[in-house]
Amino acid sequence: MSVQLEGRLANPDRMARPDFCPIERTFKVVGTRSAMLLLREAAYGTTRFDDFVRRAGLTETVASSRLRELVDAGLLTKEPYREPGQRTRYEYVLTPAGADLMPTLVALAAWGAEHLPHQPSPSYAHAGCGAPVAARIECAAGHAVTMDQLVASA
Amino acid sequence: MSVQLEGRLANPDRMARPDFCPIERTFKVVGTRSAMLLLREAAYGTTRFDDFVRRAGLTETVASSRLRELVDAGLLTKEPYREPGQRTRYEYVLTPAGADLMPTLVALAAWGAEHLPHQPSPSYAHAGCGAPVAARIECAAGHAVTMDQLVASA
DNA sequence: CGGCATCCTGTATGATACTG
DNA sequence: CAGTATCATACAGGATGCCG
Repeated sequence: MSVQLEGRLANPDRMARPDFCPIERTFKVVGTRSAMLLLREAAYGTTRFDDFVRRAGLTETVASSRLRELVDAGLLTKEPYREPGQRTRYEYVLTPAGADLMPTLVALAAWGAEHLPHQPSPSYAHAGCGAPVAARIECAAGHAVTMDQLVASA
Repeated sequence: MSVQLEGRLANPDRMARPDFCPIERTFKVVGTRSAMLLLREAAYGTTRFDDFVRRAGLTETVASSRLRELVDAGLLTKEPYREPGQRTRYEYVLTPAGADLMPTLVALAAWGAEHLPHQPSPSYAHAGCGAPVAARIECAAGHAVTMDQLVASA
């Protein structure tokens, strides 16, 4: 059984155009290991530079430039805040656009958990029922979509 | 409204360990632009080397080494086939493991289509009803899972 | 057609040291 | 704490040419 979309594209070759494919455009913004790890940390609630560096296991240099890029791209905001009696600090917080990337992160995590088993490994579950989660393709009408039901159009 | 998992992790710092995070492990395998583009083409039904090169817009060198890596990682198979009277050729076909990565590709594509608009851009829809598709997080019990219902455990 | 060999550039990342 | 500056390494990717 091969999983294909053969014949469903009017002109597959047009997909080759560099900035035409949304996958490629997305990869331009978050296609680095460091960006993904920083977004993972932001989703976990990390907001401070030092915590990003330590928890994502990045150097300050990498974390600094990548965080700036993510802020510029609108995935994170850098906001000043001041607790009473403390100096001003900055916190990095996910924007709605950044939060929209979470299905992607979950999809990556679910694939790795299933196909690249490793001990120990964190797993992700539904708080309501405890069942493990995965990403699925669904249409706006709520139907589950399998690969052979997926069509692309320009 | 911030989308966070704050406090849901027993020890966020443990996530920093290099090969502990499934996102990072997955990225080791498919964390390059070329790998994603080749998998996209495989999903579109591309099977021959030359078509991969042209449609993904890669050089032969890159396509060659990346295809080999994807075969070694079990995402593609390289199989000989021979049409009557023709010489033996090879075709690259998605394995079930490779097909399992499709939700990830759709998630990346959906994010780019929404947040990095570009004309023209292909869109993806459900063949059955024509509605656009997106990746959704779902638990094994079939419940839709929102970010704040997502828990991680080691 | 389906590659491999070679050379080259850009960038992602790391290591270390320093600053306000 | 939150970075910047500098140096060094590894790898992705492009360009060109050759081969069975």
